[in-house]
Amino acid sequence: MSERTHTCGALRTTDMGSEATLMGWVHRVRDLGSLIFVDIRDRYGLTQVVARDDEALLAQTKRLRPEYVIAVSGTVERRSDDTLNPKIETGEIEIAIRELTVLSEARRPPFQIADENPVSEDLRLKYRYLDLRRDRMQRNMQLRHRVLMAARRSLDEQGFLDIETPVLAKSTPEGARDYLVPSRVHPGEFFALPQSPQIFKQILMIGGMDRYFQVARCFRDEDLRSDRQPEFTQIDMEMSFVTQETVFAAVERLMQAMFAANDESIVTPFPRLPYAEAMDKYGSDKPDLRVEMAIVDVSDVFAESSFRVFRDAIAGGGAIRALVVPGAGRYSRSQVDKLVDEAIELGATGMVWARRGPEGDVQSSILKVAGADTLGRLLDSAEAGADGLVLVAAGAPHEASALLGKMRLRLAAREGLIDERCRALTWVVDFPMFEWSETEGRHMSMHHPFTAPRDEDRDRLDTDLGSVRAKAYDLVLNGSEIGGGSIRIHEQPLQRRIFELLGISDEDARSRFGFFLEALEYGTPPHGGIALGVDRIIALLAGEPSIRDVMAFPKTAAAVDLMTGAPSTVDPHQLRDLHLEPTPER
RNA sequence: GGGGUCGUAGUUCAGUUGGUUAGAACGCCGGCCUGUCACGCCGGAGGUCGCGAGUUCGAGUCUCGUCGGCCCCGCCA
Repeated sequence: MSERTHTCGALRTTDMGSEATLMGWVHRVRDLGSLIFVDIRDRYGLTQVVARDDEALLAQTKRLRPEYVIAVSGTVERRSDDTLNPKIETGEIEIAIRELTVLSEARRPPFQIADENPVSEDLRLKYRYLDLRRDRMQRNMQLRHRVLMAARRSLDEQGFLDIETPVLAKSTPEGARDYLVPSRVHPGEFFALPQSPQIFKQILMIGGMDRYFQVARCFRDEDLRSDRQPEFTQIDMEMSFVTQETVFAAVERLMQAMFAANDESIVTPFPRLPYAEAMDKYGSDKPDLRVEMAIVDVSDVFAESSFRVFRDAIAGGGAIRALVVPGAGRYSRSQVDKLVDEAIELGATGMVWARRGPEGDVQSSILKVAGADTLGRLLDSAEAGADGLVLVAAGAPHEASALLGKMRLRLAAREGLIDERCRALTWVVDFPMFEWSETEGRHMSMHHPFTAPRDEDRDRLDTDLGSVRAKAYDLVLNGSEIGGGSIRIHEQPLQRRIFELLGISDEDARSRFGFFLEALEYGTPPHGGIALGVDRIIALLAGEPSIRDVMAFPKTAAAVDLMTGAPSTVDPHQLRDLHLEPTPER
């Protein structure tokens, strides 16, 4: 067998007259009797080859079926002007086959490769090797490669060292459920697959590596979503002797490089939005800022109003918040009522609306009880305009905003206010250090327990935990959290104090990460970093709704690999080696 | 753990108030065709209606259970 001379996307008119050998998959056969066209496909493209004039060759070509792997040799010919195909890169040439070899036959595929029609996802996953041949996955895998290579180049240029950390690791404190790996050598003991290389990267800073990155696989044994898989990839970074601003600058430069790999340019620096403001104005810590539609506080309007429900809510420490939906002022009464139903489905006890009618008159679900004056002031204060619908929610400030935040996302999409090409990148900063956990009955770290508090909030660690802000930040793209990080604690006493506040006992802390506390005592540089969700970023760049479509071998929502059948039962001998016993079937 | 939704030919789907032989398109197989490129034309094969019970004279259709895909809530520092 002769060597491949070109890929299926390579030949041009400049190759005219030369001999070429292509290898690839039979994409499509067009059999015209004594003239047969075959499209041969590989990762690089599609080339039309043609069999004619030779009875034996025609007979052989007739036997080709979709997805056979073939080698064809022949002369590159320029197509006549009336048979050019502008739809493919190689459309000005074709190969007149002299020799055809079937390298491998193929069973009839369970779905058509040469077809962009949708195929159910379970079939795609079971036959992933066939799905990967299709244009969509070819494009996505190539995009993923380009983006990751650009990221590695950018980080290398910025002085980061690519360092690998263990996959067989120690269970991290708090956080998600771990995937555990039993130790054969140490009966009853387990490794944990890392949820992130958090402690290792901080120890690399203590180890003087100054700037570290890793394209790291992370594992979390939690339920899946379209943007969550049990194993996923992060660009994990850590930097020494830096402030938050230095981390931001490095990440912004990195993000620019990654977007450039998809021929997109983005503006830096990214805007910064304090957490509290995000929660108030957008009802979310990951606001989609492709559309403004900010939620406003209108408590003032109702503080003295005749509408008791709102007056009481304010008196009880709550707030009245309003969202203007541009264009929704022309909704029919029943459409507006449906919005109220939607709000109730989202868990609201109710939702009030108001707008101006065609004559400038005030219309509202509470017109009679609140009065036209108050509602007129509401419409002015919220800047509803002529065709804006104002939705109003009452309750605890964050809850009122959270409800309107959900309505904001739905209605912005429904009203076509979101530009799909827009890339809204934002830093959300000043996260709270702690949040109260009802289930645990104690404060938990909002980010993780190694996060440093803001200097000016530090003295409130003793008095008012809930108000302490952290040097923690998230990176948000189009309403999706694509990264999160913080400046870490580099002083051992403070770290010890934080564990104490989190209700982690000295003994507990020592046994779980005493090694880390000890490391902090040997000269720790101030440091901080971030982890970026590679799968999510690439899915957004590719315009894919699920990260599964930018991963070669993802798992289903039930955390199963449909192709390999993992997870599966194992041989009893393996269990015995690992000192495990099967539990009785339930 | 909870909720929603889908499961019919190889694939994507349609299938009316429960009623005779379950359809379409694409694909597949065969035939014809020397300029196609989603080739065209003619013909053909192909179904455990996810699985199991139940209701009924009769179930793709209704009920219950179960399995699987997807989406969401909880969960995910």
